[in-house]
Amino acid sequence: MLIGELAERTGVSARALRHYEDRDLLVPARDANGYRIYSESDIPRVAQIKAMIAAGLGTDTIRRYIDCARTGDHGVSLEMCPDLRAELDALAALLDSRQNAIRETRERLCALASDH
Amino acid sequence: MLIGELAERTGVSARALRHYEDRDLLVPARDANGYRIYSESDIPRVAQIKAMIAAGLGTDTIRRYIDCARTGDHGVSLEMCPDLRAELDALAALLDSRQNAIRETRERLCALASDH
DNA sequence: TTAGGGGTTCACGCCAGCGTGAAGGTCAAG
DNA sequence: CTTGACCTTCACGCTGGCGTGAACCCCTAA
Repeated sequence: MLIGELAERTGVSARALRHYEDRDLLVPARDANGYRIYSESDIPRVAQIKAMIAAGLGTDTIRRYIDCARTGDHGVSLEMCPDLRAELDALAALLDSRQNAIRETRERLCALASDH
Repeated sequence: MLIGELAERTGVSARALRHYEDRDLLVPARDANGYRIYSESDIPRVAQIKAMIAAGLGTDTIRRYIDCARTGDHGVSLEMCPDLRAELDALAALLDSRQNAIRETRERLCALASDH
């Protein structure tokens, strides 16, 4: 399928899909006229990427994840994964601390409201 | 105290402190020569701002928080606070969803590792 | 007087994930 | 042949929180 159709079926803009290609997240084949050709199996891939973007992961991290996953499919080595795992842990920890900070701020707000 | 001393004592760069002033988060008095003059009480203020920045809050939101807090001190109205509270809730919810997405990704990573 | 270590105001750079034209090729339908 | 809906490649804009000079003033000590 062409980029427009994939965009429509995934809810991700065509611009974003081209961006993913720039970042080597999803590199489609090309037709004779230069058009990008995607397959059905690219739909779940896009969903994956979309979810990871929403999770706050950078494209670079996602690309490493994809590489790791492909390597995994072929049953080869998983040597890059530990770094990745650590990165996800670090990110999760960061989100934790942010949530705590926000909670504290919110509590201070409540304190102000009930104080006087 | 001057900006350099406050920077050193708070661990926030002088550049950042000037940025806070641009954003009306912390507006110091000025000496005859134009130097910014901060007071001791600005130290905890900076700590506050620093924490809220780390929490992922935007300077605009922080400024509204500060205005609200001042208003609270003087016992006047708290009419701007509901919006703020809602904003903090929304942000916290966003962090929640991101954490879930990261957790899922991490689980998929584990699945890959144990799959084969 | 000179150096040095404060301070000041611009104003551009950076990262990230796209949005948004601009300018033009492709292709099927009327 | 023309319209119009697709597609292509630049390439600048935007948001945010600063970093990093540049060019210049202020004050003190040697």
